Amino acid sequence: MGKKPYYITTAIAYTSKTPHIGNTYEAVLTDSIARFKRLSGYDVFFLTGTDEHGQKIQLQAEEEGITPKELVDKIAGEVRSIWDFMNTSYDKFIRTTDADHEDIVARIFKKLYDQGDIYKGSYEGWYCTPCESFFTESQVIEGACPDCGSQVQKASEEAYFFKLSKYEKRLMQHIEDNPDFIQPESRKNEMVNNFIKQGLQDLCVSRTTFNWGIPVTFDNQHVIYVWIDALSNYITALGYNPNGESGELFNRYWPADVHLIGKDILRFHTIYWPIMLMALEVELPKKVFGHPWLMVGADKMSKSKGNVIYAKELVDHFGVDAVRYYVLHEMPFAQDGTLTYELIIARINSDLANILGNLVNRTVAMVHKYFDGVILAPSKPEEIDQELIEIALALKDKVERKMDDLKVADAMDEIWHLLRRSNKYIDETCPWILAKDESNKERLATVLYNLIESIRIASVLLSAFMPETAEKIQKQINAKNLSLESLETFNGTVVGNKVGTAEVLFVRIDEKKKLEEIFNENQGKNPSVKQAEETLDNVEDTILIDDFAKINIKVGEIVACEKVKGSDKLLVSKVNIGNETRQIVSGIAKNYTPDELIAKKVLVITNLKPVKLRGVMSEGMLLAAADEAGNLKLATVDGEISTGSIVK
RNA sequence: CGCGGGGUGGAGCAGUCUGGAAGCUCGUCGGGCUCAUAACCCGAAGGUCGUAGGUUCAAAUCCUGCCCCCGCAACCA
Repeated sequence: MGKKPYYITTAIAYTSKTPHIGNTYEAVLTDSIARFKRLSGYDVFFLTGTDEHGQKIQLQAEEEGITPKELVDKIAGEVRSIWDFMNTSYDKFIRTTDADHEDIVARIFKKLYDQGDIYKGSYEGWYCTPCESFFTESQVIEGACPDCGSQVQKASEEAYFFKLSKYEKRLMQHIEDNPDFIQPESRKNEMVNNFIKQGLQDLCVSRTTFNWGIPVTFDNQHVIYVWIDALSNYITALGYNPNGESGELFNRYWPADVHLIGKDILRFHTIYWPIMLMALEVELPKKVFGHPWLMVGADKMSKSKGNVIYAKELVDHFGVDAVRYYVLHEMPFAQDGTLTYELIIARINSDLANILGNLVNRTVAMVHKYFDGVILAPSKPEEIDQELIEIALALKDKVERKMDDLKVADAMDEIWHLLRRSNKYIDETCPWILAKDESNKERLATVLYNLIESIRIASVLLSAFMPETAEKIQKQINAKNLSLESLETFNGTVVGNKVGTAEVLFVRIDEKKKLEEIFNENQGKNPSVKQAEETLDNVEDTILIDDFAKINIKVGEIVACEKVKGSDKLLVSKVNIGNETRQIVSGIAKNYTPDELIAKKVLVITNLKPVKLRGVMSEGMLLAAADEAGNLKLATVDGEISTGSIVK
């Protein structure tokens, strides 16, 4: 029981859609740290899981005609299977629909209520009776509902609130006293300046507008809103008990060493969560790290951009460890990383196939060729060996230091530094020349021993990042000593052992061929996943005339137009379409000024479901052509025709 | 004047806090070698460190103005 505990968590994934590679990155990153800490002798507990409540899920389930539970079971299963094939070594996978989690959260809520940190208040706003919705001061347009235009009244709805303000000073103090609490540091400043210093408003922690959530035990109109539910997972997973003795796991592992989360939810983890814990009189986590995002090209991954990449696709093409390598190594510490197929192929070819794979391959091949696969003692050292040995022996400390700072990519660079040096060592010592002269046999054996030993050292450290590859390497060089301590001396390779067969670890990829293959695959992809998003985008898909007939297009005349307040892209126009005048919002402010639009004849889709954009109602859509550079030109008619004419 | 991040050789990044000869990986070009996956090793070219000022003996680094990109927020019907 001498092992030091180490508790690390990911954020729990929201079960409204399948996680993409960006979300998966978080699990892999956390996994590499967890594995490394285990290697370093810590007693690690690695928690991950899914966040499964909320209105969004309830609505989505309704749309799909299934129960929320069915939806959530399906997606949670997918999340788990992705985490599994990515080889993440989590110790527990928590779901916020787990009975014990729900029970503890309900009791946490009750406790906070009983002690006065949660109080019943009311949500004040402007209420529109026909729309049955609330609006904030800024949404309301001149006392009228932004949706339907009718008068709104000041009204309130009851809700429970959590007294954040009460703990504001204590939180500030904690952040000041623990400079490492929020990582990276730039984010810390953001949190402090943006939110805490502005003064914290009490947080609304219950909802009455939906019921897919954990009920408030003493007020069944309400369900507990996401914060208390989701954040608590970090302690409910360990068997925290708000009303008495907590479980053994909690006593052993809490407080968490690191919460690894996306930078977007840093606020919840560095403000709401610590305050919740203070209110519960539970210790705070030691560190919260908001990792950057993985971008596709220059863009954020999003369904509407159609650029979502899933871990599964990448793994099918490149293999698990190549994908793990890429996301772990190509991610800067505090800046968003980039993923493109070109880049991943480039990294695989140079770093994995050339430098790592080829090094192992040529070394093992030489042991076979010159010594029938037997590793002989390094009986004839020379001065030239020293540099290699020094780098190999320094590696463990270097990697450990980088990992302590969570600089995973830098840690991997250190390993590659040794691999590169090993390749160079082969050129320096020219084993093939030594092999020509029987009298150099001992020297040749020494060179090969040094190489095998360097590879062994690299492989042990590599196991945190690329577990399968590390294992393959260790099999090929027949490594027996795999502990971190065995990296402190340069003699962990067992003399007299036979190496395994030389197998190619990473096949070089023909970039052009692979890109074509991927392109073709994406063309033929079953559109079911994207279908909802891409109805209008995909002009190339043929449709029947009936489909076209569903769209009503009329000639309209813009009679008035102005900018939408607070938006730089939107214009709101009044458009006469013959028998009526419609209000239409369009994202064309970058290309047209309101003045030049007046009296313009335009084409209007008239039967589009109305929506509000930036709080302004839009009852149709102006047709416009857009080029790739983002230039827009409105579609119009060729010559005079009366307003309201039907386009067909 | 909503908040934040960024602009460093063709690409991706480090260096900026704690000023002191511009660094890493990839790519390109030239050479070497043949154990190995056309790989590996060596060498070279290539940068006014976004821009204009300021502080300093000295600025990628500190200060000020400006330009551009991205994210958050909002949102492209």
